[in-house]
Amino acid sequence: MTEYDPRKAEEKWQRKWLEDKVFEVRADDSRPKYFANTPYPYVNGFLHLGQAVTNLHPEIMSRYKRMKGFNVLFPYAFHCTGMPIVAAARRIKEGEPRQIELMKSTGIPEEQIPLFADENYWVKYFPAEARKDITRFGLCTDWSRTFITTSANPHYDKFVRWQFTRLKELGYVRLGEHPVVWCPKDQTVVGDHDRISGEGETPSEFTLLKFELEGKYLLAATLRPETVYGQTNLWLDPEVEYVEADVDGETWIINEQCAEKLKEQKHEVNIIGKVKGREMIGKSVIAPAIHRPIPILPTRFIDQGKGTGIVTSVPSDAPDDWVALKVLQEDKEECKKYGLNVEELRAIEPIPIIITKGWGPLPAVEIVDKMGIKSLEEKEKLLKAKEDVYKAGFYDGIMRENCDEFSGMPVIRAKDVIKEKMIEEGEASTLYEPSGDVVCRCLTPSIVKIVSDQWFLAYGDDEWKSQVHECLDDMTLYPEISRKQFDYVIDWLTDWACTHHFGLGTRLPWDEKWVIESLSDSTIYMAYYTISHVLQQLDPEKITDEVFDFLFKNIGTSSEVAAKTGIPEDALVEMRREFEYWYPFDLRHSAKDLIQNHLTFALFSHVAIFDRKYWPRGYGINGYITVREEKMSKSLGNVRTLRDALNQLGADVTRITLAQGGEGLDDPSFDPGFALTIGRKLKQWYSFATEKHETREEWHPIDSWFRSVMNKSVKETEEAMEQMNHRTALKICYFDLQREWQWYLRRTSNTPNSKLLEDFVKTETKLLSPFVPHLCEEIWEALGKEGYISRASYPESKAEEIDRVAERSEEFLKSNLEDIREILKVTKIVPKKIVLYLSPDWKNKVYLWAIQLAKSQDLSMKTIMEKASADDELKEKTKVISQFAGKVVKDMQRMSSANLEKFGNLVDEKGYLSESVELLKTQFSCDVEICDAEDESRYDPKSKAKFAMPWRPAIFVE
RNA sequence: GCGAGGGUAGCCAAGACUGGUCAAAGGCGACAGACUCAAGAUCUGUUCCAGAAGUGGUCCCGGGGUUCAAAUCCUCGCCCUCGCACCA
Repeated sequence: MTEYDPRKAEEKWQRKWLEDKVFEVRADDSRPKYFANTPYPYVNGFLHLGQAVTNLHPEIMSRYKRMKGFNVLFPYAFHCTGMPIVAAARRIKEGEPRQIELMKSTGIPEEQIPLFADENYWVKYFPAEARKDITRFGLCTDWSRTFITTSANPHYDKFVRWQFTRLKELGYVRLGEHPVVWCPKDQTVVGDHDRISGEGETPSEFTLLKFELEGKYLLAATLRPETVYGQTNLWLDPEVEYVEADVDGETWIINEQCAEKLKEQKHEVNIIGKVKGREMIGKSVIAPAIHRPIPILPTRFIDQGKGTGIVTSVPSDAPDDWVALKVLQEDKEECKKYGLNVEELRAIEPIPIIITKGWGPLPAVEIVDKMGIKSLEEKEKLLKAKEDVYKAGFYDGIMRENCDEFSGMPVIRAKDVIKEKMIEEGEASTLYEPSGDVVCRCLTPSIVKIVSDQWFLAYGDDEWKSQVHECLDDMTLYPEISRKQFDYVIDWLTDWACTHHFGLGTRLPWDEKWVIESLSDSTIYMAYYTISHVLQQLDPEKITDEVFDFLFKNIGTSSEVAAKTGIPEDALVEMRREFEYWYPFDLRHSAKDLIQNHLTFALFSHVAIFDRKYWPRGYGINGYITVREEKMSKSLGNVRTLRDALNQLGADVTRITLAQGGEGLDDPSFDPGFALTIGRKLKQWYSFATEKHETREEWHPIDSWFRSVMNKSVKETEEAMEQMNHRTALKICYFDLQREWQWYLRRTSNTPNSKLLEDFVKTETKLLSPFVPHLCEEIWEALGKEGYISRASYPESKAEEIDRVAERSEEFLKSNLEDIREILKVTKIVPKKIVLYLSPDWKNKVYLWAIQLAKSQDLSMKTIMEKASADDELKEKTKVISQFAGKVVKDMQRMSSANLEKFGNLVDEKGYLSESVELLKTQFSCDVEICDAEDESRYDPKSKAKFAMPWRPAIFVE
């Protein structure tokens, strides 16, 4: 017996596939094509299991389709565009310990780490490493078409430039304004990867309220403009020196930081003076919207880093304001210090403005009481209180009768309308702040800048959207259930900022100071795969827009373009042929996080640039991988690389473990325990498939049964494969079919029919080969088969070999076994003798009548007894018949039509059981007798025989 | 809050669209038996409760409903996951 060595076999077949160019494919009009692909990975590290599982599904599909006779293209490339690599390289250069530690932990030798200070090194290193891993994973990749992105690949660079030029001509690339998180010191955008803290924070919009004071305005920032109707006072920090600034022609009083921010947000700002907070305490200002005078009161709890340093006070709905007010009202000394009139101050009461289900008129007062908050020092409690009140008020609240024309309006709507109105009337403005504190790598707190010459892809364009919907409507989605999500995203998308100042990538053709952003340069590159093997060999200088116009839009002729560009005409013809043959792609498969950006962006670009016949045909989606029930993520520190898995388990085991981890949108789980078991089972399959077995030539009824089961299995596997339900497919073609085979072996006393054995080994190996191709190639070779199993034809289910009678008969036998076992278990009898009494003919007759009647919905005691008394043979026994019929009628009434069909076809119970009596004897190690229930000579000491009925012989055990 | 997907036995997970052989597939784990000097592997069986006869009881997040019949359909509620973007 030869032991299967996965390591050796996997290397061997990967080498042979490469040498024989098994997966290197070219256009071939004599064969139907299938083009599958998967988003190229971003190469700032080694591939992890999440990417592996995402790549594996289209890989399995590709192998399956190849066996179904398709010419299959499954290419692979690498994404280098964007900021993370640049940022990481910079960190290495600066010797940042965290980054260096990260590199070490992924397995980069320490002495090599300095090389990564150069961003170009990443772009060389990781694609090469990823390619090794992908090859070792056994993917059927056509490497002749691989490439990297960015200007480091001048050919691809030309392609992206063409794409953007065309999009701009179509009017889909537009100039606009856009708020970004910005470092005032570095004067740059602060991307997530450039932050010390504040990852994920984005610009959010505050309303700036104007409070008039002697012809000048004090400005207060708020996120809840709708609460202006509840304003009772204004808060100032007496110790802070505010500035007077000329802003767009008005005089504003704000803090200095705010003045700086406003300068970046399209305001004309000139500081003209300073004013101490203390000087303004006690004065009255006219509040916006309500146009009432309210007093300026002191507090020390204003975060000067946010907003203007001045805060409006709404004690009814803002817990902070209520607590601050209460504290001040009770602090006589503080009042004295600022010369405040205590009586007037104490007269200030919160004003109810929002009606919220489940809350009283003053939610802030209510929650502060409930939580027992006494001071502004209790920051955590206040935060929670604020959150609760805000959530309830914002989503469920309705504006009270004292809110002008907004009375009765839901808060969720009123917020925007009130804001708009105040801005319109010159009572308010806007200010952007990061949604949370963001600190740039240079340690400067970030602000928000409004960039005004930002380029956008106009994904908000309604006409464009409707075309994308049309495209989606014609696509196949795996699983179909993801369609709603796509439709939602298409509608929800707005214009996308598609250029950046920094990062790797392609420069915007008409404005070279911009680099095309990384999600925007990767929307139609699947078309690039069709031509890259030829294009990448050309002189990039010669690749002009006309070339792509010709290849993808069929503009001009090959000779014209050749003459104009100096590119050999046959290369152009070849590329055009490849594109026409392969495009559109049939399947693009990705994890679900790309639904709301990349996958949908790709649809937009396709409908804009390509003719309808080249629009995408199919998308596949999978969930996020979990390892031991934990979501795999950097923050959990449980990221497993593909390389580790391959080293530990080998390719086939990694593949099958991932494939059976889950399907559809569910998060697949990587189960190391399963990996261990399946590894042994696969070796066993190799041994079984390649060893000699004792067989026989003659054909037995049980052979028909297994052949039938196998055919059904092939059919069902195929159905699951077509739906990309790989887990289901594996269950059917491997776990279930193997179990059936075990049963078959028992039924044949380990002597299978030789032809059937051969057929089973061949079929099972083929069915498994998309999942574990190396093992299957090795078996294929050991069996002496020609060529590669990767190119062999998929098994076909033969309708004429499906034998329902054989299957029903075997089921009948199995149910007898189960019944006997059950009896033995309950009675704890160790059997010496088992007797099976078969249903008499008259019961069969009545049973079948009942089924007929049930099918025609006409079954009742009455109808069935009428039939019995009309029957010559049965009319004598109406008494026993009525007893039996009572039970039958009850059973049948709750039978599904499928079961009526199934049980309506009786099998030859006696014949089948008699043939199988040896099995029963060995199974229970005792004597087994089969007789007719009404045979006079039967052995029936406990009078069990009378319980016999069709499908359920009576059983006696002693 | 909005959008999407979910909640099934010790765990993972089918079933739900199309109600009925559904006490509910399969995998993992656990237990028992066979094989073995032994362990492992493998094979066989058991794995909601009760049971000396193939049965009965309870059951699919919780409440209510429709139906001869509900894990499945309707309704109300609770809970979980993901997304809500300017970027990989």
